[in-house]
Amino acid sequence: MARKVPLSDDALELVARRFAVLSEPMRLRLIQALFDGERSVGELVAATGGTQGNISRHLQTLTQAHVLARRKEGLQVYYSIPDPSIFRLCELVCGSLEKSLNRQADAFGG
Amino acid sequence: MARKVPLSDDALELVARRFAVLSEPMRLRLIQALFDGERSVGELVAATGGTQGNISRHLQTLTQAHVLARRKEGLQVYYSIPDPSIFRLCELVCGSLEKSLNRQADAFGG
DNA sequence: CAAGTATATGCGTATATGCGCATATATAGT
DNA sequence: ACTATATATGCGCATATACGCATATACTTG
Repeated sequence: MARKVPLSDDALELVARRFAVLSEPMRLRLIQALFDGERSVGELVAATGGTQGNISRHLQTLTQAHVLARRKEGLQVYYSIPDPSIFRLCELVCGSLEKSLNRQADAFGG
Repeated sequence: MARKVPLSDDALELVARRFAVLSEPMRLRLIQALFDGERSVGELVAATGGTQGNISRHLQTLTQAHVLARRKEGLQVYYSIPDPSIFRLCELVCGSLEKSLNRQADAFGG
């Protein structure tokens, strides 16, 4: 199942777009705020400290990319993480970054 | 080891930047071309079909982000993938995308 | 030192996108 | 129907960045 064949141009664009969706700090903060379960827009606004309009847009971006799921209930809209593979993604990147940072720390500290 | 504490703003910026580096199709193509081992800039230009200047810039971006390693030998410069976690990253995203695409295909095909 | 080859970089342009602000839409309560 | 609340969206601005083009730099060879 190892991917030996190069991905097509279309596939590469999709993968790139997926990464692009995750390349904004505010969106990562939203994802982080949803780690424990679904939250309403208002709760996410409060949790992230962003403006309501901006948060709503980011949530739209994440939902269109199928990174988040949307559920409407009365006045509120609840967002959640439907695909747990996001967790592994973040773990991988964080782990890789820790290595880099430790290397940099070594360069400074000894 | 599960990450329960929210990442700091600085950490989020770093993670976001990491994803941003991977959010360009041409850079993904370069990474893909390096799956089998190190290549010179000229080989990568030929493999990807990009212009020399553009490829050189992307390689610089990837190297500064520690996604690629750089080794100079005479006139040529050889690039390679030092951290195999990139492979897992790509596998994760590809797998997640396949699910999405299959779901879309189901919606059309039956 | 001159010419050739491989790679890097300065510059201008076109495009994408994050943000703030105001406003529109949807639903609930009176 | 009117008001209030929660969420979404149109618009403009500022910024980032990918690309092409030309040129600079680094190294090799004669």
